[in-house]
Amino acid sequence: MSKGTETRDRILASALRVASVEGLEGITIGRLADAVGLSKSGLFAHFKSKEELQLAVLNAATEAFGEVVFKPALAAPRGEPRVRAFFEHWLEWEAHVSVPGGCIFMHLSVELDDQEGPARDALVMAQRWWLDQLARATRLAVSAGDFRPDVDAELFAFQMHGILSAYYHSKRLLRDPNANHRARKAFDALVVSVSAPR
Amino acid sequence: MSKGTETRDRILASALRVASVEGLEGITIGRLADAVGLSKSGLFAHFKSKEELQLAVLNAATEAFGEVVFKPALAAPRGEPRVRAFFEHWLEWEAHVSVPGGCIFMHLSVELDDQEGPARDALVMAQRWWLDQLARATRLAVSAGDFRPDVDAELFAFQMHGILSAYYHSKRLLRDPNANHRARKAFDALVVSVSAPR
DNA sequence: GCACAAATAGCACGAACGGTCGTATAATCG
DNA sequence: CGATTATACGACCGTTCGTGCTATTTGTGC
Repeated sequence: MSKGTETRDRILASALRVASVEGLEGITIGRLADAVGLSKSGLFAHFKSKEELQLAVLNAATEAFGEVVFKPALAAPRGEPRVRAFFEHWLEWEAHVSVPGGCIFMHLSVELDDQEGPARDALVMAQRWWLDQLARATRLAVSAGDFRPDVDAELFAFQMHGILSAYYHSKRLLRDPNANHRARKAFDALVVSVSAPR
Repeated sequence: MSKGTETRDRILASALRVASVEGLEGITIGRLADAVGLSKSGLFAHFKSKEELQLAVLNAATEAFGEVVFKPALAAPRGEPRVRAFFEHWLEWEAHVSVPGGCIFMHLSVELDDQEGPARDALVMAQRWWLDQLARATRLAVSAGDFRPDVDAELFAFQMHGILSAYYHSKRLLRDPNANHRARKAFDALVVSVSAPR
Protein backbone atom coordinates (compact mmCIF):
# COMPACT_ATOMS: atom_id res chain seq x y z
CA MET A 1 0.00 0.00 0.00
CA SER A 2 1.47 3.32 -1.06
CA LYS A 3 1.90 6.14 1.39
CA GLY A 4 -0.92 8.10 -0.19
CA THR A 5 -3.63 5.48 0.17
CA GLU A 6 -2.47 4.73 3.68
CA THR A 7 -2.93 8.37 4.63
CA ARG A 8 -6.25 8.39 2.85
CA ASP A 9 -7.41 5.44 4.92
CA ARG A 10 -6.35 7.18 8.12
CA ILE A 11 -8.33 10.21 7.07
CA LEU A 12 -11.40 8.14 6.30
CA ALA A 13 -11.25 6.21 9.55
CA SER A 14 -11.04 9.45 11.47
CA ALA A 15 -13.81 11.02 9.42
CA LEU A 16 -16.00 7.99 10.04
CA ARG A 17 -15.56 8.39 13.77
CA VAL A 18 -16.46 12.06 13.59
CA ALA A 19 -19.46 11.42 11.34
CA SER A 20 -20.85 8.76 13.66
CA VAL A 21 -20.97 11.36 16.41
CA GLU A 22 -21.84 14.56 14.58
CA GLY A 23 -23.00 13.47 11.16
CA LEU A 24 -21.61 14.27 7.75
CA GLU A 25 -21.95 18.00 8.36
CA GLY A 26 -19.92 17.58 11.51
CA ILE A 27 -16.91 16.77 9.40
CA THR A 28 -14.87 19.90 8.79
CA ILE A 29 -11.70 19.89 6.78
CA GLY A 30 -9.78 21.84 9.40
CA ARG A 31 -10.61 19.73 12.43
CA LEU A 32 -10.17 16.56 10.44
CA ALA A 33 -6.74 17.71 9.31
CA ASP A 34 -5.75 18.40 12.91
CA ALA A 35 -7.01 15.00 14.01
CA VAL A 36 -4.86 13.10 11.52
CA GLY A 37 -1.91 15.49 11.82
CA LEU A 38 -2.12 17.12 8.43
CA SER A 39 -2.56 20.61 7.14
CA LYS A 40 -5.91 21.54 5.65
CA SER A 41 -4.56 21.71 2.14
CA GLY A 42 -2.54 18.55 2.61
CA LEU A 43 -5.66 16.68 3.52
CA PHE A 44 -7.71 18.37 0.87
CA ALA A 45 -5.36 17.08 -1.81
CA HIS A 46 -6.76 13.60 -1.24
CA PHE A 47 -10.29 14.63 -2.15
CA LYS A 48 -11.40 16.96 -4.86
CA SER A 49 -14.17 18.40 -2.75
CA LYS A 50 -15.93 18.01 0.55
CA GLU A 51 -18.77 16.23 -1.18
CA GLU A 52 -16.38 13.61 -2.47
CA LEU A 53 -14.99 13.21 1.03
CA GLN A 54 -18.49 12.67 2.38
CA LEU A 55 -19.20 10.05 -0.26
CA ALA A 56 -15.95 8.30 0.58
CA VAL A 57 -16.95 8.26 4.24
CA LEU A 58 -20.26 6.70 3.32
CA ASN A 59 -18.47 4.02 1.34
CA ALA A 60 -16.14 3.35 4.23
CA ALA A 61 -19.13 3.03 6.55
CA THR A 62 -20.87 0.58 4.25
CA GLU A 63 -17.70 -1.43 4.01
CA ALA A 64 -17.24 -1.51 7.77
CA PHE A 65 -20.85 -2.57 8.25
CA GLY A 66 -20.33 -5.41 5.82
CA GLU A 67 -17.28 -6.62 7.71
CA VAL A 68 -18.71 -6.24 11.20
CA VAL A 69 -22.34 -7.24 10.69
CA PHE A 70 -23.15 -8.81 7.39
CA LYS A 71 -20.28 -11.18 6.67
CA PRO A 72 -19.99 -12.69 10.16
CA ALA A 73 -23.74 -13.23 10.28
CA LEU A 74 -23.66 -15.01 6.96
CA ALA A 75 -21.61 -17.68 8.66
CA ALA A 76 -24.67 -18.75 10.61
CA PRO A 77 -26.76 -21.49 9.00
CA ARG A 78 -29.63 -20.20 6.93
CA GLY A 79 -33.02 -20.05 8.57
CA GLU A 80 -33.88 -18.65 11.96
CA PRO A 81 -30.26 -18.90 13.20
CA ARG A 82 -29.06 -16.55 10.51
CA VAL A 83 -31.86 -14.11 11.17
CA ARG A 84 -30.88 -14.15 14.83
CA ALA A 85 -27.24 -13.67 13.89
CA PHE A 86 -28.17 -10.62 11.84
CA PHE A 87 -29.95 -9.21 14.85
CA GLU A 88 -27.11 -9.94 17.26
CA HIS A 89 -24.36 -8.52 15.11
CA TRP A 90 -26.50 -5.51 14.32
CA LEU A 91 -26.86 -4.86 18.04
CA GLU A 92 -23.12 -5.07 18.51
CA TRP A 93 -22.40 -2.77 15.60
CA GLU A 94 -23.90 0.10 17.54
CA ALA A 95 -20.98 -0.11 19.96
CA HIS A 96 -18.21 -0.92 17.50
CA VAL A 97 -14.92 0.95 17.88
CA SER A 98 -15.03 2.31 14.37
CA VAL A 99 -18.20 4.28 15.14
CA PRO A 100 -17.92 5.75 18.64
CA GLY A 101 -21.09 7.78 18.09
CA GLY A 102 -23.17 4.67 17.45
CA CYS A 103 -24.60 3.32 14.22
CA ILE A 104 -23.72 5.95 11.66
CA PHE A 105 -26.59 4.94 9.41
CA MET A 106 -29.10 5.87 12.09
CA HIS A 107 -27.50 9.27 12.25
CA LEU A 108 -27.23 9.80 8.52
CA SER A 109 -30.75 8.57 7.88
CA VAL A 110 -32.28 11.50 9.70
CA GLU A 111 -29.59 13.93 8.66
CA LEU A 112 -29.98 13.28 4.95
CA ASP A 113 -33.65 12.45 4.62
CA ASP A 114 -34.42 15.95 3.40
CA GLN A 115 -31.06 16.77 1.81
CA GLU A 116 -31.18 15.89 -1.86
CA GLY A 117 -27.86 14.89 -3.38
CA PRO A 118 -25.47 12.04 -4.11
CA ALA A 119 -24.81 11.37 -0.43
CA ARG A 120 -28.52 10.80 0.16
CA ASP A 121 -28.71 8.57 -2.92
CA ALA A 122 -25.82 6.44 -1.74
CA LEU A 123 -27.32 6.12 1.72
CA VAL A 124 -30.71 5.10 0.34
CA MET A 125 -29.03 2.42 -1.76
CA ALA A 126 -27.14 1.07 1.22
CA GLN A 127 -30.22 1.03 3.40
CA ARG A 128 -32.36 -0.64 0.76
CA TRP A 129 -29.67 -3.23 0.29
CA TRP A 130 -29.60 -4.02 3.98
CA LEU A 131 -33.38 -4.24 4.38
CA ASP A 132 -33.36 -6.47 1.36
CA GLN A 133 -30.80 -8.76 2.95
CA LEU A 134 -32.98 -8.98 6.04
CA ALA A 135 -36.02 -9.85 3.95
CA ARG A 136 -33.99 -12.40 2.03
CA ALA A 137 -32.81 -14.09 5.22
CA THR A 138 -36.41 -14.08 6.41
CA ARG A 139 -37.57 -15.84 3.27
CA LEU A 140 -34.84 -18.41 3.75
CA ALA A 141 -36.18 -19.00 7.24
CA VAL A 142 -39.58 -19.56 5.71
CA SER A 143 -38.36 -22.06 3.16
CA ALA A 144 -36.31 -23.77 5.85
CA GLY A 145 -39.53 -24.33 7.77
CA ASP A 146 -38.54 -22.15 10.72
CA PHE A 147 -41.01 -19.39 9.95
CA ARG A 148 -44.61 -19.74 8.85
CA PRO A 149 -45.20 -19.72 5.07
CA ASP A 150 -47.45 -16.67 5.20
CA VAL A 151 -44.82 -14.45 6.80
CA ASP A 152 -44.40 -11.05 5.12
CA ALA A 153 -40.63 -10.81 4.75
CA GLU A 154 -40.55 -7.08 4.03
CA LEU A 155 -42.75 -6.41 7.02
CA PHE A 156 -40.45 -8.54 9.16
CA ALA A 157 -37.45 -6.50 8.03
CA PHE A 158 -39.42 -3.34 8.81
CA GLN A 159 -40.21 -4.58 12.30
CA MET A 160 -36.64 -5.67 12.94
CA HIS A 161 -35.42 -2.27 11.88
CA GLY A 162 -37.94 -0.70 14.23
CA ILE A 163 -36.62 -2.67 17.17
CA LEU A 164 -33.09 -1.56 16.44
CA SER A 165 -34.15 2.03 16.07
CA ALA A 166 -35.90 1.95 19.42
CA TYR A 167 -32.85 0.27 20.91
CA TYR A 168 -30.62 2.97 19.55
CA HIS A 169 -32.87 5.70 20.93
CA SER A 170 -33.17 4.03 24.28
CA LYS A 171 -29.47 3.40 24.65
CA ARG A 172 -27.95 6.47 23.06
CA LEU A 173 -30.34 9.21 24.05
CA LEU A 174 -32.07 7.93 27.17
CA ARG A 175 -29.10 5.85 28.33
CA ASP A 176 -31.56 3.32 29.64
CA PRO A 177 -29.70 0.32 31.10
CA ASN A 178 -32.62 -1.86 30.05
CA ALA A 179 -32.21 -0.98 26.38
CA ASN A 180 -30.44 -4.18 25.45
CA HIS A 181 -32.81 -6.31 27.45
CA ARG A 182 -35.89 -4.69 25.92
CA ALA A 183 -34.53 -5.03 22.40
CA ARG A 184 -33.99 -8.75 22.95
CA LYS A 185 -37.44 -9.25 24.43
CA ALA A 186 -39.01 -7.38 21.54
CA PHE A 187 -37.07 -9.42 19.02
CA ASP A 188 -37.93 -12.69 20.70
CA ALA A 189 -41.59 -11.75 20.66
CA LEU A 190 -41.32 -10.90 17.00
CA VAL A 191 -39.66 -14.20 16.17
CA VAL A 192 -42.26 -16.12 18.14
CA SER A 193 -45.03 -14.38 16.25
CA VAL A 194 -43.70 -15.64 12.93
CA SER A 195 -42.40 -19.04 14.00
CA ALA A 196 -43.87 -22.15 12.50
CA PRO A 197 -45.83 -24.30 14.97
CA ARG A 198 -44.05 -27.47 16.00
CA MET B 1 -50.48 39.92 23.18
CA SER B 2 -47.77 42.52 22.91
CA LYS B 3 -45.93 43.03 19.66
CA GLY B 4 -42.78 41.58 21.12
CA THR B 5 -44.18 38.21 22.08
CA GLU B 6 -46.04 38.01 18.79
CA THR B 7 -42.79 38.46 16.89
CA ARG B 8 -41.14 35.97 19.18
CA ASP B 9 -43.80 33.42 18.33
CA ARG B 10 -43.29 34.00 14.63
CA ILE B 11 -39.58 33.48 15.08
CA LEU B 12 -40.12 30.26 17.00
CA ALA B 13 -42.59 28.87 14.47
CA SER B 14 -40.11 29.54 11.71
CA ALA B 15 -37.23 28.09 13.70
CA LEU B 16 -39.30 25.00 14.42
CA ARG B 17 -39.83 24.44 10.72
CA VAL B 18 -36.14 24.83 10.03
CA ALA B 19 -35.15 22.56 12.90
CA SER B 20 -37.51 19.81 11.75
CA VAL B 21 -35.64 19.73 8.46
CA GLU B 22 -32.06 20.45 9.44
CA GLY B 23 -31.93 20.04 13.18
CA LEU B 24 -31.05 22.53 15.87
CA GLU B 25 -27.67 23.21 14.31
CA GLY B 26 -29.42 24.02 11.06
CA ILE B 27 -30.88 27.08 12.70
CA THR B 28 -28.70 30.09 11.98
CA ILE B 29 -29.51 33.55 13.20
CA GLY B 30 -28.98 35.15 9.80
CA ARG B 31 -31.19 32.87 7.75
CA LEU B 32 -33.82 32.85 10.44
CA ALA B 33 -33.84 36.65 10.49
CA ASP B 34 -34.34 36.74 6.74
CA ALA B 35 -37.16 34.21 6.93
CA VAL B 36 -39.16 36.29 9.41
CA GLY B 37 -38.15 39.62 7.90
CA LEU B 38 -35.92 40.91 10.66
CA SER B 39 -32.34 42.00 10.96
CA LYS B 40 -29.94 39.63 12.66
CA SER B 41 -29.57 41.87 15.68
CA GLY B 42 -33.28 42.58 15.79
CA LEU B 43 -34.00 38.89 16.03
CA PHE B 44 -31.16 38.28 18.39
CA ALA B 45 -32.61 40.76 20.87
CA HIS B 46 -35.40 38.29 21.60
CA PHE B 47 -33.01 35.66 22.85
CA LYS B 48 -29.96 36.22 24.95
CA SER B 49 -28.02 33.53 23.14
CA LYS B 50 -28.36 30.88 20.51
CA GLU B 51 -28.58 28.23 23.16
CA GLU B 52 -31.60 29.95 24.64
CA LEU B 53 -33.16 30.09 21.21
CA GLN B 54 -32.61 26.37 20.77
CA LEU B 55 -34.18 25.66 24.13
CA ALA B 56 -37.16 27.83 23.20
CA VAL B 57 -37.54 25.87 19.98
CA LEU B 58 -37.52 22.64 21.93
CA ASN B 59 -40.23 23.99 24.21
CA ALA B 60 -42.28 25.08 21.23
CA ALA B 61 -41.92 21.62 19.74
CA THR B 62 -43.04 19.92 22.93
CA GLU B 63 -46.01 22.24 23.13
CA ALA B 64 -46.99 21.56 19.52
CA PHE B 65 -46.69 17.83 20.09
CA GLY B 66 -48.99 18.11 23.06
CA GLU B 67 -51.60 19.96 21.05
CA VAL B 68 -51.41 17.80 17.94
CA VAL B 69 -50.86 14.35 19.41
CA PHE B 70 -51.32 14.05 23.11
CA LYS B 71 -54.40 16.12 23.91
CA PRO B 72 -56.56 14.92 21.01
CA ALA B 73 -55.67 11.31 21.77
CA LEU B 74 -56.66 11.77 25.39
CA ALA B 75 -60.19 12.32 24.15
CA ALA B 76 -60.39 8.66 23.21
CA PRO B 77 -61.80 6.36 25.92
CA ARG B 78 -59.14 4.75 28.05
CA GLY B 79 -58.07 1.25 27.13
CA GLU B 80 -57.14 -0.04 23.72
CA PRO B 81 -58.97 2.80 21.91
CA ARG B 82 -56.75 5.40 23.53
CA VAL B 83 -53.62 3.42 22.77
CA ARG B 84 -54.74 3.27 19.15
CA ALA B 85 -55.49 6.99 19.19
CA PHE B 86 -51.97 7.67 20.43
CA PHE B 87 -50.63 5.64 17.55
CA GLU B 88 -52.82 7.30 14.92
CA HIS B 89 -52.14 10.84 16.00
CA TRP B 90 -48.46 10.06 16.31
CA LEU B 91 -48.46 8.89 12.72
CA GLU B 92 -50.15 12.09 11.60
CA TRP B 93 -47.75 14.29 13.54
CA GLU B 94 -44.97 13.27 11.19
CA ALA B 95 -46.73 15.16 8.40
CA HIS B 96 -48.02 18.12 10.39
CA VAL B 97 -47.62 21.57 8.86
CA SER B 98 -45.66 22.89 11.80
CA VAL B 99 -42.84 20.40 11.13
CA PRO B 100 -42.31 20.11 7.37
CA GLY B 101 -39.17 18.05 7.93
CA GLY B 102 -41.08 15.37 9.83
CA CYS B 103 -41.13 14.58 13.53
CA ILE B 104 -38.59 16.91 14.99
CA PHE B 105 -37.97 14.64 17.96
CA MET B 106 -36.71 11.89 15.69
CA HIS B 107 -34.26 14.36 14.25
CA LEU B 108 -33.15 15.83 17.54
CA SER B 109 -32.81 12.44 19.17
CA VAL B 110 -29.95 11.46 16.93
CA GLU B 111 -28.55 14.96 16.70
CA LEU B 112 -28.26 15.45 20.42
CA ASP B 113 -27.57 11.95 21.70
CA ASP B 114 -23.88 12.70 21.99
CA GLN B 115 -24.07 16.46 22.61
CA GLU B 116 -24.09 17.10 26.33
CA GLY B 117 -25.96 20.22 27.39
CA PRO B 118 -29.29 21.70 28.44
CA ALA B 119 -30.87 21.04 25.04
CA ARG B 120 -30.13 17.35 25.37
CA ASP B 121 -31.46 17.34 28.92
CA ALA B 122 -34.71 18.97 27.85
CA LEU B 123 -35.11 16.53 25.00
CA VAL B 124 -34.51 13.54 27.24
CA MET B 125 -37.12 14.81 29.65
CA ALA B 126 -39.66 15.26 26.88
CA GLN B 127 -38.97 11.81 25.45
CA ARG B 128 -39.17 10.12 28.81
CA TRP B 129 -42.44 11.89 29.46
CA TRP B 130 -43.91 10.67 26.21
CA LEU B 131 -42.77 7.06 26.63
CA ASP B 132 -44.20 7.23 30.11
CA GLN B 133 -47.55 8.39 28.77
CA LEU B 134 -47.54 5.47 26.36
CA ALA B 135 -46.79 3.03 29.15
CA ARG B 136 -49.49 4.62 31.29
CA ALA B 137 -52.07 4.24 28.54
CA THR B 138 -50.96 0.66 28.12
CA ARG B 139 -51.50 -0.05 31.80
CA LEU B 140 -54.94 1.48 31.55
CA ALA B 141 -55.69 -0.90 28.70
CA VAL B 142 -54.60 -3.73 30.94
CA SER B 143 -56.82 -2.68 33.83
CA ALA B 144 -59.67 -2.11 31.37
CA GLY B 145 -59.34 -5.75 30.38
CA ASP B 146 -58.32 -5.01 26.79
CA PHE B 147 -54.75 -6.17 27.21
CA ARG B 148 -53.51 -9.23 29.05
CA PRO B 149 -52.51 -8.70 32.70
CA ASP B 150 -48.92 -9.82 32.15
CA VAL B 151 -48.21 -7.19 29.50
CA ASP B 152 -44.96 -5.27 30.02
CA ALA B 153 -46.10 -1.68 29.56
CA GLU B 154 -42.60 -0.22 29.17
CA LEU B 155 -41.76 -2.86 26.59
CA PHE B 156 -44.97 -2.05 24.75
CA ALA B 157 -44.01 1.62 24.64
CA PHE B 158 -40.57 0.60 23.40
CA GLN B 159 -42.09 -1.48 20.63
CA MET B 160 -44.52 1.23 19.64
CA HIS B 161 -41.70 3.70 19.43
CA GLY B 162 -39.79 1.25 17.28
CA ILE B 163 -42.65 0.98 14.81
CA LEU B 164 -42.83 4.73 14.48
CA SER B 165 -39.09 5.00 14.02
CA ALA B 166 -39.17 2.44 11.24
CA TYR B 167 -42.12 4.26 9.73
CA TYR B 168 -40.24 7.51 9.79
CA HIS B 169 -37.20 5.93 8.18
CA SER B 170 -39.26 4.18 5.55
CA LYS B 171 -41.28 7.23 4.66
CA ARG B 172 -38.75 10.01 5.00
CA LEU B 173 -35.57 8.43 3.75
CA LEU B 174 -36.69 5.57 1.53
CA ARG B 175 -39.93 7.29 0.46
CA ASP B 176 -41.55 3.91 0.42
CA PRO B 177 -45.25 4.24 -0.45
CA ASN B 178 -45.93 1.19 1.72
CA ALA B 179 -44.58 2.89 4.82
CA ASN B 180 -47.95 3.76 6.27
CA HIS B 181 -49.40 0.38 5.45
CA ARG B 182 -46.47 -1.47 7.03
CA ALA B 183 -46.61 0.66 10.16
CA ARG B 184 -50.27 -0.17 10.60
CA LYS B 185 -49.72 -3.87 10.03
CA ALA B 186 -46.88 -3.89 12.52
CA PHE B 187 -48.97 -2.05 15.09
CA ASP B 188 -51.95 -4.34 14.60
CA ALA B 189 -49.71 -7.35 15.09
CA LEU B 190 -48.33 -5.79 18.23
CA VAL B 191 -51.79 -5.09 19.64
CA VAL B 192 -52.93 -8.60 18.83
CA SER B 193 -49.93 -10.03 20.65
CA VAL B 194 -50.93 -8.28 23.88
CA SER B 195 -54.71 -8.46 23.58
CA ALA B 196 -56.68 -10.36 26.17
CA PRO B 197 -58.37 -13.52 24.88
CA ARG B 198 -62.14 -13.18 24.48
C1' DG C 1 -49.92 64.04 22.60
C1' DC C 2 -46.02 63.39 25.10
C1' DA C 3 -42.70 60.74 27.56
C1' DC C 4 -40.80 56.52 28.30
C1' DA C 5 -40.04 51.84 27.24
C1' DA C 6 -39.90 48.25 23.92
C1' DA C 7 -38.52 46.71 19.52
C1' DT C 8 -35.62 46.81 15.70
C1' DA C 9 -31.76 48.30 12.70
C1' DG C 10 -26.83 49.27 11.68
C1' DC C 11 -22.32 48.14 12.14
C1' DA C 12 -18.27 45.76 13.62
C1' DC C 13 -15.66 42.02 15.81
C1' DG C 14 -13.18 37.55 15.89
C1' DA C 15 -13.50 32.89 14.71
C1' DA C 16 -14.38 29.12 11.65
C1' DC C 17 -15.92 27.57 7.37
C1' DG C 18 -14.72 25.35 2.34
C1' DG C 19 -11.56 26.08 -1.00
C1' DT C 20 -7.25 27.78 -4.05
C1' DC C 21 -2.66 28.98 -4.78
C1' DG C 22 2.40 28.43 -5.42
C1' DT C 23 6.03 26.03 -3.32
C1' DA C 24 8.74 22.72 -0.88
C1' DT C 25 9.78 18.04 0.48
C1' DA C 26 9.62 13.04 0.07
C1' DA C 27 8.97 8.82 -2.34
C1' DT C 28 9.44 6.17 -6.46
C1' DC C 29 11.32 4.50 -10.69
C1' DG C 30 14.28 4.33 -14.95
C1' DC D 1 22.36 8.22 -9.43
C1' DG D 2 19.13 11.57 -11.28
C1' DA D 3 14.52 12.83 -12.75
C1' DT D 4 9.82 12.82 -12.03
C1' DT D 5 5.82 12.46 -9.71
C1' DA D 6 3.16 12.11 -5.36
C1' DT D 7 2.40 14.22 -1.14
C1' DA D 8 2.13 17.93 2.08
C1' DC D 9 2.74 22.76 3.58
C1' DG D 10 1.53 27.79 4.73
C1' DA D 11 -0.65 31.75 3.38
C1' DC D 12 -4.72 33.56 1.90
C1' DC D 13 -9.57 34.38 -0.29
C1' DG D 14 -14.50 35.29 0.33
C1' DT D 15 -18.27 33.98 3.22
C1' DT D 16 -20.92 32.98 7.18
C1' DC D 17 -21.20 32.14 11.84
C1' DG D 18 -22.64 34.04 16.84
C1' DT D 19 -22.55 38.04 19.48
C1' DG D 20 -21.66 42.56 21.14
C1' DC D 21 -22.62 48.01 21.15
C1' DT D 22 -25.01 51.95 19.75
C1' DA D 23 -28.62 54.40 17.28
C1' DT D 24 -33.17 54.89 15.80
C1' DT D 25 -37.68 53.73 15.06
C1' DT D 26 -42.01 52.06 16.88
C1' DG D 27 -45.61 51.16 20.14
C1' DT D 28 -47.93 52.07 24.63
C1' DG D 29 -49.74 54.17 29.01
C1' DC D 30 -50.75 58.40 31.36
